[in-house]
Amino acid sequence: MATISDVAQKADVSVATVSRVLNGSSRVSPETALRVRRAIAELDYRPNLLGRNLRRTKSERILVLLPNIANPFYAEIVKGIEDVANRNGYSIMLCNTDSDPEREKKHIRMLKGYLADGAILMASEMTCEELTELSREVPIVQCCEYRAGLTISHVSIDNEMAAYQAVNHLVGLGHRRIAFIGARNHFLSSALRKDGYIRALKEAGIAFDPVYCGYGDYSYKSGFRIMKQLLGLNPRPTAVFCVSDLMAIGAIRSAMEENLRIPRDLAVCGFDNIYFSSMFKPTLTTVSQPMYDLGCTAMEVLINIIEGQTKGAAHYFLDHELIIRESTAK
Amino acid sequence: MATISDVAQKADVSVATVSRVLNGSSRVSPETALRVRRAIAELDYRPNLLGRNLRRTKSERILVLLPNIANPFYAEIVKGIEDVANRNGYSIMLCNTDSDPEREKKHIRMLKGYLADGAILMASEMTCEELTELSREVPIVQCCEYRAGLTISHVSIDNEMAAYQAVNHLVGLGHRRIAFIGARNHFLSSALRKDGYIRALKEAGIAFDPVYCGYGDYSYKSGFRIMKQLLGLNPRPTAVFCVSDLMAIGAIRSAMEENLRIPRDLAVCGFDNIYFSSMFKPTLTTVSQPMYDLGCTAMEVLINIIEGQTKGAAHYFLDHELIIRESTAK
DNA sequence: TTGTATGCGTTATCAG
DNA sequence: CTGATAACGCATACAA
Repeated sequence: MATISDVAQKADVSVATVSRVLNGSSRVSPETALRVRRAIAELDYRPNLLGRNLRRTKSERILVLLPNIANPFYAEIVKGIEDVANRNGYSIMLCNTDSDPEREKKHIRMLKGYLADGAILMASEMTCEELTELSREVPIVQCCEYRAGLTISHVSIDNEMAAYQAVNHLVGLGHRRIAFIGARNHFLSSALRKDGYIRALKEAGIAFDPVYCGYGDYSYKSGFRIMKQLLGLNPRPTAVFCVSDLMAIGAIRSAMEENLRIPRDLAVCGFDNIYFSSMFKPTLTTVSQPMYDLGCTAMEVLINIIEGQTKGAAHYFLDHELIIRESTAK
Repeated sequence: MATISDVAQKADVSVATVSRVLNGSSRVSPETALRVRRAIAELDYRPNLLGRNLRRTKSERILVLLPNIANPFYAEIVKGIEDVANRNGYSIMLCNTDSDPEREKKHIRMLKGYLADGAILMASEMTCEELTELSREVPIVQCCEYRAGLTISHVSIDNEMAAYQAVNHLVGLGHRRIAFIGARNHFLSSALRKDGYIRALKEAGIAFDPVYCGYGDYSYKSGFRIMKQLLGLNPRPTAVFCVSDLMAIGAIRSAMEENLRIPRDLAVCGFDNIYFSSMFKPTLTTVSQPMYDLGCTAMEVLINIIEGQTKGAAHYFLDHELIIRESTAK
């Protein structure tokens, strides 16, 4: 492939001049510029980004790490990230970790290897120490999922409050035996959502009963399986709050298989408001996360860090909204 | 950040020696190797990939271009690509084009700029000329969607046959007024699936009627909207074949809104077999694409091209399967 | 086994 | 306005 010196030779100028017309860094006479441009076109020359980035120590690329590309929740966030990135001259590289620490490390190596100027982490498997260390080497922002107490910027909703409101809604419908399907992981959001669940129960004078709690992995299957177990209890719950829409949909299908009617026999509330949740029948009551805005904000924060506007960590909490649909209708 | 010469200095060796222990390219005495490794650890040195890749003219990275990260169909393919890539020492960078030619071009620039060794294209917006030219500069493979007649390798199912079988299944259930919801785009698969639809009708002695055909963009919304129109026809269709599961689900919801029962009043068949199609009620009859295998095969083919095993284009057709579920039950 | 020196393709500094 | 040249960080051919 053609290099900058091929172009220089063909246009009968120095490589410096070619570089100048390429980057518009300083004035070049119109005639030489034209000659250079013509040579570029003829040779179909494209600058080698490895050379350029090496020299500039800047890639104008952002790494976005997400745990599961199959979860539509992340897709919407990514759109926000991309839009802001593109507006600011950055490209984004999506990397799927599959929640596998090894895969994540491999991608982090790209980041440390200067292939990207910074990263947005959706749900990292790294330890707090690893995260802290990484943040000292390279700009990072946590999006949605985050560790508390770290000096690393993050963007999320108020998970405790969101869960509290969702469960409160169920309480308001008259439910007393409200089950909880959470997530078996180390993420803060999981703990916070459970906290919100417990607080709503407590305020309503309902005793928290761990028997009514199950823990999955956000997937449809886990929601299905856990609901089956919860429905085996006596007395069985009359409502369930799930920390993901996919688990909520699994719970609904599980209950349907037992010939329960939704919401009459079981009220179901999800979390996220993925677009499937309004396609599904019955449509799903859920906590809507502002996914697109979460992505936009995370990217804006990251750009500020990269471009040195920000020092120290900033924490952003965006507004959520409880969307009431058929699965908890009166 | 520490560079290779920092390490060399600290370990009291030359950069060449550091490079050697890094890459195991030739023998280094155990004692010096130890010293070097210790220095690397102490400095937390990570090789700069820009420098390395520039020197090696090899990135061990693959670009994967997909039109829409929100479509779960692609998620499964990506998993196949990733698994094979990882097994062979490659990382993958996912880039979302949003079916926007400009965004796609931007990502292609990374490819041409030596940031990746090759690419898998899921549904490119490039012209045949652009594709052909690109394929001369850099290894690429088309996955699922492809252009015919190009000397560019591709992996897909037999779309015409798959559609034929799906429509044949509807014919076998006694349907005569079978609608078609296709895609309004320039993709070959769209044309082929329509061809299969027409062939099945023809063999059954049913006249093809363009009035029974609508064209969307694979999305739930477009399926919903088009089905509404088709149901306004008199006589209305008794079955519909959709070229994506999301459109099929949209069609079902549309019919439900008109108080039609599925499959009694309207039989619905989708395409792809995304995991959501079995969660939805009624469960969806659909053409299952071997998504994971499509991804694996595409990546294997690409590696062969990159590593020079293959010359010329190869075309792979993987097996599909018609999955019969509730939406077309007797 | 190890070190020296060169070049990968680019940008930026400094002269002219 | 333009050119020569020194880096950027690394890997490798060649010497020692």
